[in-house]
Amino acid sequence: MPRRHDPARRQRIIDAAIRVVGAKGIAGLTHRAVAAEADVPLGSTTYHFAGLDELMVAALRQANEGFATVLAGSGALADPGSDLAAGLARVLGEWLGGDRTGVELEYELYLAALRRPALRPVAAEWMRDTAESLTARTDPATARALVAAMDGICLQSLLTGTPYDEPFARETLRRVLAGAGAGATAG
Amino acid sequence: MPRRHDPARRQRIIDAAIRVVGAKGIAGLTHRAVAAEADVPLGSTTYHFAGLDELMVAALRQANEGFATVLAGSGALADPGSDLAAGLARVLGEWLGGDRTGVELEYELYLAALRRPALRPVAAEWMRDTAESLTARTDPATARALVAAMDGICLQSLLTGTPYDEPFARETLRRVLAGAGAGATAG
DNA sequence: ATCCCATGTGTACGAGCGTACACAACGGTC
DNA sequence: GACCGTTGTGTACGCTCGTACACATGGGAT
Repeated sequence: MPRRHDPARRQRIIDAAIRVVGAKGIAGLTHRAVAAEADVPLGSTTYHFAGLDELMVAALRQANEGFATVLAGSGALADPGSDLAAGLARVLGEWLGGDRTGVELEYELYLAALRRPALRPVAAEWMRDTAESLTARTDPATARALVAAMDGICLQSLLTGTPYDEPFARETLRRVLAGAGAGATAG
Repeated sequence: MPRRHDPARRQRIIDAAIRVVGAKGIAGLTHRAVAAEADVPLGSTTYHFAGLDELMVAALRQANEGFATVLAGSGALADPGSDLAAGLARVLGEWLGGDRTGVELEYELYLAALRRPALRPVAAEWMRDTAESLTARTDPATARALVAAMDGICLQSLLTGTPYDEPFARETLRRVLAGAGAGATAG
C-alpha cells in the first residue's frame, strides 16, 4: 500500500477539487468525486477537510484562474499610454474565447456565493483583486465601475449565446472611463 | 379526499416551485419540496412535469419578478425629460433594498443558466426584456450597456456584502449614457 | 346505468450523498 | 526494539433524491 505518510496529500486533494469544479460545476463537488479524481480513498478527503464547505473554500481560494490573473498577465495594464478600454476589451475576448474552464469557475463561484455565505469572501476577493489591478491605471471608483461593466458584459455573452462583441465592450468601457475622476463618490 | 380533478393543480405547482426557489435556491428545487409547498402528493409533481428541468423552466419563465418588471412599474422610464441615470439608480436601490426574493431569483437564474442550457433562453429573455424597455429612452446598444452595468453593480453589492451605493451607480450609469449614439456599433 | 380512460395518488426502489468510526500502519521517542 | 500517538483507510449508516409503477377515482361517452 503505497503513499503512506504523503505530505502533499492535502494539496493534491485541493488540486483535484479544482478540476472537479471545472468539469462538473460546484454542484458536482462531492467527497467521492474529489477522492476519485485525486486517486485517494474517500476517507482521505474527509480526514483532511472538516466539511465540504472547507474543501470548497480552499479549492476556490487557490484557483487563481479568475479574470484578475489573466488580466495581470496580459500586459494590458503595463503601458500607461495604451488605450485601456481597448486593452480590456481585447483581454476579455481572449478570456471568453479560450478555455472556458476559468470563466465557468469564476461565475460558478459567484453563483454559489449568493447562497453560501462561506464563499462570499472568496468571491469578493476575486472582484477586489480585479479592481485593485485596475487602480494602476485609474481611480478606485472607476475601477469598480469597470469591473461591474465587464462582469455584466461577460454575463450577456455567456447567457444569450451571442458571440462576444469586442467593439461593443470597447465602447462601453470607454464610456465608463471617460468620466474618470469626475464625480463617482465612493470607492 | 378533496381536490380530485383539480384543473388549477398544474398552476399551483408552478407557483409553489417559484416560492421554493425563492426560499431555498435552485439547488433546493426538488419534487418533494415543491409537492410539500403546494400541498399536493409527490406523485402529482412528477405527473404534471416530465422532469425537474421542465418544472424549473416553467417556474422561472412565469416568475416575472425580474428587474424588468420592477422597472416597468417604477415610472422611471415614463418622463422623457427625467434624469435616466438617477432614475435607474433609484429603482435599483429599491429593488435591492426591498424583499430580496426577486433579486436572488434573477441572479440565481442567470448563473444557473451557465451550466444548464435549458435555462439559457429564459435568462436571455429576462435580459432582453430589460434592454427593450430601456430602448424607450436610448438606443439599443446603450440599452445593452446599461443592462450590463446594472447587472455588474448588483452582483458587486450582493457578493461583497457592501450596501448598495446609489451615488456610485448613478455616476456609472451616467457615464454609460453620456456617449449614447456616439459609436457603439452592435445592438 | 355502465364502461372506459385520462387524471391523480401512494409507495417502493436504487442511487448518490455526507459523515462517523473502528481499525491499520507508520515514524518519532525512549 | 518496544511503545504510542498521529496519520491514513475502508466500510457502513442514515438520509434525500428522481423516478417508476401499480392502483384508485371520477367524469364523459354510450
